[in-house]
Amino acid sequence: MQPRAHVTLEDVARAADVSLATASRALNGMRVTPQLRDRVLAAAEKLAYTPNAHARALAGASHRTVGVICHDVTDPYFAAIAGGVMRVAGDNDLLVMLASTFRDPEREIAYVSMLRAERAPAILLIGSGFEDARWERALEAELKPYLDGGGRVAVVSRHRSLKVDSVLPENRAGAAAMARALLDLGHRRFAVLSGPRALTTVADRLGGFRDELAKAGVALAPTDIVEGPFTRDGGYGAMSELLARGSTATCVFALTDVMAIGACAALRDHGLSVPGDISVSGFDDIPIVRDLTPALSTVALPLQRLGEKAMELALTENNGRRRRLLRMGGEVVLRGSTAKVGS
Amino acid sequence: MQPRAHVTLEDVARAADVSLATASRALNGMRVTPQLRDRVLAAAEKLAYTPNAHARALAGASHRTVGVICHDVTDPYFAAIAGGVMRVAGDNDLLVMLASTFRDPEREIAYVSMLRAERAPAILLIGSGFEDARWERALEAELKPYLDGGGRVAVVSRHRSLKVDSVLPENRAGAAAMARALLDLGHRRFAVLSGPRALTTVADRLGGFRDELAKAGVALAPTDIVEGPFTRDGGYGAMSELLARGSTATCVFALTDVMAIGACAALRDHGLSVPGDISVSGFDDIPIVRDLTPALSTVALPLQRLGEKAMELALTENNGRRRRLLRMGGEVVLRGSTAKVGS
DNA sequence: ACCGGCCCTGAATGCGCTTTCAGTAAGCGC
DNA sequence: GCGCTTACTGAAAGCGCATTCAGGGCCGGT
Repeated sequence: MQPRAHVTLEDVARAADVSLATASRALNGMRVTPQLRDRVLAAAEKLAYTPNAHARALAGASHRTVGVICHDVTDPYFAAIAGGVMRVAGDNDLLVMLASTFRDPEREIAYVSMLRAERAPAILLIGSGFEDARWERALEAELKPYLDGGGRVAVVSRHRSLKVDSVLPENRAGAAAMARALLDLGHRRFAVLSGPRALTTVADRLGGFRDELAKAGVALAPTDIVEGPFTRDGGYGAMSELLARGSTATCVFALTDVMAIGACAALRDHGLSVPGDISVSGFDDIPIVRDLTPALSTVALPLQRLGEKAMELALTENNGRRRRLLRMGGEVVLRGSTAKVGS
Repeated sequence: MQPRAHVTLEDVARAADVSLATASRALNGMRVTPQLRDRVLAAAEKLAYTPNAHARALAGASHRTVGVICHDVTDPYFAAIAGGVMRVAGDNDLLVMLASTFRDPEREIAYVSMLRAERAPAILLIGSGFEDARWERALEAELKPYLDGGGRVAVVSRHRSLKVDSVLPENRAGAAAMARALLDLGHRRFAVLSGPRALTTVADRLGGFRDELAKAGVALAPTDIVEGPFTRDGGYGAMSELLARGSTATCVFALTDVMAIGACAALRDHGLSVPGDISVSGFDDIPIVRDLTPALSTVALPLQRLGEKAMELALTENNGRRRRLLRMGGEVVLRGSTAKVGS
């Protein structure tokens, strides 16, 4: 038998010798005489029928695929959060569409637009916003009509002007706590490995760290801050740059664990020991840092739970009022990569 | 102005005072008088119009979202491959839908089914198949009609009976090469940390390793093989089990780097040093293993390229003939986690 | 000035499905 | 046995868009 390009409901109905309407009802579990239902189901089975999701969505049936947009799926930070999202989605019998923007704002807008077009019931934005008015307006222009059309949106991390449900990691206070912990270890000369300034996460973490240092009378000079991409290689490069500048810091704070990992590699390659010659700490507590040698000191975020909460927010009604889940995580975890100064 | 739930093309056409057809053509860049086009574009902009992807797909326009199904996005192995897929997809102006089955065969089928329903132009299966006849039949039953309907499918890793384009990592020969390398280091007593037997990848890697050992007259007893999940904790558990059994192996081969990482952690927790007390090697060469201490010896796979190739296969015509990209990677990379025996 | 031909526009059709609406047969009370 | 309710089934409308088919300007050619 030459297979047809697409088996349609009409084919099934014809094979079962019933009407389109009956076939549809039988397949969707509505009230139909058992005998007819069996005929329809058998026909569908035999023809390997798969309903056309587009036609179905167009005809009004809501569909069950939510969209998740993150910056980079290869980054363990996002992977862990996405894992949490998927767990909850799975429990709710939802399919998850994971998109990766690779930190290209344009692409982020494009993905939102396409998810809108797909009429996804919910869109999750994982990862901080950009502090860029033009981008914010564009994103808002996409999201507004989506929300008005009944779409649900939730974000993890701070987006300045988005009036949507948010899960907010304790970036500022966490960084401040880390500053205190590091000060307590006796450090007075610090350096920071930063990510792109335009990210709200960078602003929050850097601000929290610097302000806390300032409270203790320790200044952070502009030259003590090196900016690089939020990647392992970005951390490696930033650390190398710092070394090249002849930094005298006894402790380096990387704004993410991934950067910290790169920094440790750079230090190792330069023959410096961690924490013997220099202490290193990160932020996020991605799973792998426990298995490094030395294990990385960091500010812990409950990554999986961040994702779970975001999905839950998107799944429950908010009555048009923005909800915020604050103070998620932010505990300092001191491991082997930081030591008392001079010890 | 009270926003409508959905702005449709008809709204735009009305606002621009043109026909539906003209509005459609203007939006899709077909020949339309500049003046009319501008009117349409302006109206669309003002109304924040987004075409309904379902209606568009239904009306025949092919859409540009390919599906990628992997076992676990939080696993760096899959993340790296997915990264490659996305790179090529991005170059071709395609959107990528990443799904994670969490190694649930049922869910894998469900995702394929839903991608079929979405009429995705291509489906990529990343991750080895299960050696389970029932599952294979079910998957084939989903894929066959999809392929007949013009869908494109490509897989990374071996699927016993799937007649689709494949990218095949050099699992068997790679494992054999690792066996030789380890033998060359003087090891004679081995243990293997294995994953679920039902995975073809496990069969290939385990088989390649064991056979090569056998060639050298070294036997691998059933008790030298411990099975666990393909996760960090799975590796930790398997290694602990091995230790509890009082293994005398001088070298442990984990079937994946992720398991090897867990194994190293277990060893560390038991006060054993790597490679001093015992050598450890993995498989995959995921990016992080370079940054471990000691760096992990492993069999390198060009993960990103695996993904790129799979996407390329799915994007190019195969004239109905199955193509296979063989011998991808498989180079042994000896780093610090393996040492000469007795040294 | 007239006609053929070209290009652009608009009306209409259909993609595959869900759902309303009307219709028919069966079941019940009287 | 007749009329009415109940329970399914089938015909048909329409979801939003791309596209075909005709029709109507406008051009150049003669």
